[in-house]
Amino acid sequence: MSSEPVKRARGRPKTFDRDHALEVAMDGYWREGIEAVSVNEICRRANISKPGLYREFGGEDELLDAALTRYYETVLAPVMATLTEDRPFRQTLDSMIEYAITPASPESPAGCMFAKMRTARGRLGPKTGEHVDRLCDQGVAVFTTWLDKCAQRGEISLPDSVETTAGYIDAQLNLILNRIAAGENPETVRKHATLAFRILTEP
Amino acid sequence: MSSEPVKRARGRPKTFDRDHALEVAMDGYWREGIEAVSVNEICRRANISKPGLYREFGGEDELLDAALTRYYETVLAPVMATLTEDRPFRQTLDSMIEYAITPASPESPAGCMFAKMRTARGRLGPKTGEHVDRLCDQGVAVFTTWLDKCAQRGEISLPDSVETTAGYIDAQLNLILNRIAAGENPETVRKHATLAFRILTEP
DNA sequence: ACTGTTTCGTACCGACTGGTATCTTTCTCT
DNA sequence: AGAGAAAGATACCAGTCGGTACGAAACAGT
Repeated sequence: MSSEPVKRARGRPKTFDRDHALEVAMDGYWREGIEAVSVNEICRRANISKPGLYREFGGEDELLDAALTRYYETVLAPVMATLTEDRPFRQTLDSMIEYAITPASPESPAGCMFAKMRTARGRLGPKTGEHVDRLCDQGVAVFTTWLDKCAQRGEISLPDSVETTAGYIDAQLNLILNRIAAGENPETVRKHATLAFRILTEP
Repeated sequence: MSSEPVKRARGRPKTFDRDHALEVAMDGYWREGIEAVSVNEICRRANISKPGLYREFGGEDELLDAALTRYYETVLAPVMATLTEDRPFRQTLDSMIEYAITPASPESPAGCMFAKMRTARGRLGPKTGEHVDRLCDQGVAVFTTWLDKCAQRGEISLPDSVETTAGYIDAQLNLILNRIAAGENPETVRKHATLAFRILTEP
């Protein structure tokens, strides 16, 4: 498709590593929480000048927005995709709980950056805030179709309307993620999760 | 007991209204969240000089601690006391949910200041932090004896150990309070609460 | 070599934070 | 009246925040 336009741009070549900056920002927000990491701190950690970061992203709101986009692509989307794989309900649910409680890899932060953004919703900028809202709606929608399918296959008997049940699952998963992020005992959280989801697996 | 020692203190008479300051602080923390209200802002709202506040409380940590003490005495303790009244389980549970979802009075803030302190636990000072921990333990203990009694009367069949179930109730109530504080639809939250507590009321 | 273009980063901005030094005011006791 | 004690509040501290003005630097085209 492209004729390899190696033609360099006009001015001084860009050295700003957008991906690295985003990586550092996402890691900070994820690990320590949105409000606990400042723009200054991200610049320090990424060894980046502040005007450089502002030139690239525009402001804190846009940086958060970009970090959320990245988080969605690398973490959220793959997990949500497992809900469309038509595996048995229990199996899917159990693996979701397992995934929420156990960090994907030892060095990856506990909890979920998106969940932290939801709890900090009120203090986010307009762009990030609306982005979070959209992802929330999307999440519930995915849960809804998942439940619908499982109910049609007779694997579960919904304790309430599909929408309400989907919202319930969403809220409970969020709770789990935030408790894990807060450093609570994973086994305790798992027990409570089992109790919360029992209404789905026992008629 | 006292011989009415009207004897005034040595220096300039104190005009600092501790109760008013605490009232303003508690209202701010409750309504807007702990991290969203600064010491400066409290001084502004209460029409108080900053050194005055620092002379009275010592620092932000101690102010939060005092606000929590006040919140416990005026809000938390009365609610917890209803758990020792030996009313039917369902009745007690329903009134707790109702109380969590509906503000006590129209002008009182939504949600629960204590719940907000729990979610902000990591960013609290040492005194307030440990105070929160103590109240958490105490809360679970109260839930435990409450469940024990109800189980002995045969009103409920515990879905797990008393401790786990008490912890579960604690976590779910906290979730409800934080969702209400976040401005979520009360009816949605109520439906989800009903689902979460169904395992307690249906065998 | 020069011009125009783009990115670079230092060094700053005003606002705010939690906290205090300091001087004044108002009292009691001698 | 004077001394000592306690509380009053202004005006400040260093540090951080999100954000930017601006000159130096590094390139392409001429």
